[in-house]
Amino acid sequence: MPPHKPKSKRVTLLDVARKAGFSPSTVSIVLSEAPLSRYVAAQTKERIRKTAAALGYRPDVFARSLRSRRSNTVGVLVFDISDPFCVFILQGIEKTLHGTPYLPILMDAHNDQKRFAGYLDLLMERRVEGLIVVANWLFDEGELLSTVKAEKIPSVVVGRDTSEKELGSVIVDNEAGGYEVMKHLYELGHRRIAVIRGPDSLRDSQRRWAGMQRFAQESGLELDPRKVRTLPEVLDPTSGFQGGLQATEDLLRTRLKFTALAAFDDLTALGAMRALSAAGRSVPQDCSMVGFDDVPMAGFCTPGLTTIRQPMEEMGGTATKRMLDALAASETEVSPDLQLLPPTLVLRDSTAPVRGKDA
Amino acid sequence: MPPHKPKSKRVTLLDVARKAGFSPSTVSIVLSEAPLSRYVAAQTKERIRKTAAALGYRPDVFARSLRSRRSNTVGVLVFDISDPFCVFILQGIEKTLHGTPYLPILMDAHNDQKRFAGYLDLLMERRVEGLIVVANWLFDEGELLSTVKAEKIPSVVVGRDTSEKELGSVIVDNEAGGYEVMKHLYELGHRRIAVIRGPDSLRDSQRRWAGMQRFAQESGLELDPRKVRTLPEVLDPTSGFQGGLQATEDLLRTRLKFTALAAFDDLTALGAMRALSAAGRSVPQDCSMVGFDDVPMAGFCTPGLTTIRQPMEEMGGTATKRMLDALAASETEVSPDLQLLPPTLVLRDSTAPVRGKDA
DNA sequence: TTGTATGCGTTATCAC
DNA sequence: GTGATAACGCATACAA
Repeated sequence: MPPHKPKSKRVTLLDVARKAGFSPSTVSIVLSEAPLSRYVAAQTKERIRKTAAALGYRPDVFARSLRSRRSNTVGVLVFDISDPFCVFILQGIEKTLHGTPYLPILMDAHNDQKRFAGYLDLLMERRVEGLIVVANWLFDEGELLSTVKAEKIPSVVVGRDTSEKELGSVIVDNEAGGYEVMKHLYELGHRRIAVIRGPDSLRDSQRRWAGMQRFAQESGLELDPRKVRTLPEVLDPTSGFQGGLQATEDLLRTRLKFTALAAFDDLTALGAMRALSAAGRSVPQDCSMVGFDDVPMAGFCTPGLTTIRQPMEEMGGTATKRMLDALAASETEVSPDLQLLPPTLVLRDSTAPVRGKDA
Repeated sequence: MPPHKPKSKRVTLLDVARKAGFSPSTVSIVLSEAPLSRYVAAQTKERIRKTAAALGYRPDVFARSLRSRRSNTVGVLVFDISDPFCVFILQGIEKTLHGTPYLPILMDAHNDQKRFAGYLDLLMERRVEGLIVVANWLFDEGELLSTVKAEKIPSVVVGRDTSEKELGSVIVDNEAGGYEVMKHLYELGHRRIAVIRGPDSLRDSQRRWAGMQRFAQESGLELDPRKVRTLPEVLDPTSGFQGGLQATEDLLRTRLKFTALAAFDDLTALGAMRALSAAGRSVPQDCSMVGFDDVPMAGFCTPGLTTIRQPMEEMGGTATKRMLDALAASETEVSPDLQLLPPTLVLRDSTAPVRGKDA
């Protein structure tokens, strides 16, 4: 009969030490693989590890954190987890963190400033060692990110250009994406192209538009200002769809001819497609459509939406790596650079060569 | 000039005690609102709270947890966060937990059993006091949920019927949903209805089908077995779409006539719509379509998808409440009942009355 | 290369 | 009503 195991009492370092016949410190050094463990005899290590395993020893994270002053956690603060855009970023973060000693603590601000501030506070209380903020375009961050900066831990923002706030950030190269949109439509023969821009205040929106204009200039394409619409400033998560729908209805009412439509993002494009459909215009036969983001929906609607893909998982991973690097170097912050990742054109069925009579 | 604040040193309970002129115990009792605080003079409380605030005291969660043996956290283990179905469940959980002393620790298993097991372990190591598992239909849980049960903490599963494993669970009433689907189509005049069932092994699939059959029996509707397809058993997250697409192509090849199609879920319906579109059949004019779940995509595709809504946020909230109740009662587990929440029919544009000649 | 002693900040058990 | 004191489990400086 095996030695009677004390009923449900936790196995501590001391138990292991006694059983293995070494002192608690040696056991601690070995099991936590501290630098000093380099000097411990291989036999000793072996023995300690064996008995620890045999006893089913599990270190107490709280005692460990209390003593070592390290939480082994990082905060992940997302503006709105229901934004499909965020999910892959989160996966990139998770995958990059997996295998490191850091556990992500994820909080969802639900597009609410107060909640964001509250959770940031909570994360600091939990002593996270680093912070990743996952932004989306609807969220009016106000001064919140300054608060983030004020906390003296390595922080990085993904999904929004925060270089002006002296915070490191990782985003897609919106300018290049805008350029690609126009290039693609141009190469399909489109010359009368309508555009639905994002809200004016949005950096992303400005950059994408800049890219479109750059291509237009380089190629001699003319973008008729009367065929350019701008989404209103809003905070409602589904506003992109509604905005795209209304902007397109508006465009249709002008009776100006356009054979293609470049939407601010995928949701806007889906709204636009709804409006076109209601007007009896089919995509891509009567009008080609290009989105931006490549959210899952883009692949599942019919016709499949041609779009500019943001490398979301990679963005999450890159941001995480930057934070981990800062952590490894014991720095107090991530370098406040803006990092641009290249977008990719994803071809689906919503774009087609312009038809003969319009060419 | 205010007293010099010791450079960046943490304010501890002791500091507050000294400053306020009371003992650490009293301060602790007051600030953590322990039962004993009932007996502390109101004045004393006031004074202690004031000085704590003035000093900017924040309790050390690790010391607190170490001593009190409580982590104030609950684990949330999700099979696959990229499943749009999960997100609202998570929001329900988050909202219900907000305001309680419990912090959710969210882990995403990425549809991977090993990762699930690893994260479960990790959560236990972090001493979560309760556990919420968010399941989805693709995940082959194997014996994992038995492992969950083995941990002696209140656990509840949302999104999968686990009553047979003696684990509490919360799901939608699939049978009622299936019934509603058929009822809706029947009331629109449809009599030739094709069905794409979910994978056979899936409980959800069986229940939805049972509901459909019940309505058929009650109403005298005949469901032609030749127009019933079953999705293959798969683990790929996008398989629903592909499955729906192929099943529909298959149905079309038979040349059997159907004026409506009931899909296993929304993604299946979207795949089916793609296939119908490719065959030149339009929805809902040539064929009505009903999905199941009401994921965001259902509202954004064109035509908008009529579907059965799972009250996902409520499911998450209900599961959380059950866990909190068990926690409050210091129970070691959630009652192993299956709880069914009612689905709702959401009318959009993918269903229409059957056309004259088919009526 | 290993052991000893101490304290991290808090709460619980008493005693007053 | 309030205070003294002893843990909680671990990691580290220092001694050996």
